[in-house]
Amino acid sequence: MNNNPIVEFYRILFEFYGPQDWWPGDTAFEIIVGAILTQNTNWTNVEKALENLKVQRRLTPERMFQCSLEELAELIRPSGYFNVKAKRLRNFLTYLNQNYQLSLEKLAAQPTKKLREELLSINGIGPETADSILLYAFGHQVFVIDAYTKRLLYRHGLVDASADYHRMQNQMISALVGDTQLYNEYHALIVRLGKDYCRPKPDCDECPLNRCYYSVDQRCPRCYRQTVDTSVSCSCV
DNA sequence: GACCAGGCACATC
DNA sequence: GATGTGCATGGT
Repeated sequence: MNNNPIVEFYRILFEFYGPQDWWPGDTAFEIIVGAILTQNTNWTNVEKALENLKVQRRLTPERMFQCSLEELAELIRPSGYFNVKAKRLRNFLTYLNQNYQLSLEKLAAQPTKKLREELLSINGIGPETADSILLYAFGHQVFVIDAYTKRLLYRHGLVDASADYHRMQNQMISALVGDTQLYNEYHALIVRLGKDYCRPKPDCDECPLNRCYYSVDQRCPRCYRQTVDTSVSCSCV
């Protein structure tokens, strides 16, 4: 038995959900495109955009690079922020073309630190998107911090509200002795937990982490509304 | 009709 | 450095 809650959460989540087989996507390029399209967006909307790209046979670096910005934006419209995201995809492809002749294999072969810095230098790719690409598209060992991970750590009192991305990332890494597969699975399990229990759900009292997922930030454990006055309970319970 | 979803860049103070 | 804002669709 390990007393570190970060290790314990993993054990509980894996036992509860089992392997998640992440990232959803058949190729490294599909994973990269998905990572950009899912920025602040529900995954079901991303799936619609990916399907459009597949149907039009634009889901390879070469074919997408030939696509006009207008056509690309139209294809990814269901994922929201389509004008912004079309430019971000184009920015990535321009970088890939100029530096690696559109070869993802050449890009993936760079050392992790260098590759991360290069991805972050591309306008539209921030820490979470870069780390998702590193881990899930290229198999580099980095831990992805997303909104669910922030909530998990915060609500369990493991970080304070001011903690930034890299502090949380270091916290996860230092607690975990493991390989790329562990990092892959853990982040996927956190997202699964978040999707199941972060939003209003009348039957949310079966959270595998024993409802303590909700305990720190004064949100109602049943309806998820924030109770502004903490001396008064939410009206739904 | 309001709120939310697997961010990020940029402006402003 | 911290905070606010624009970007936009589709599900609940």
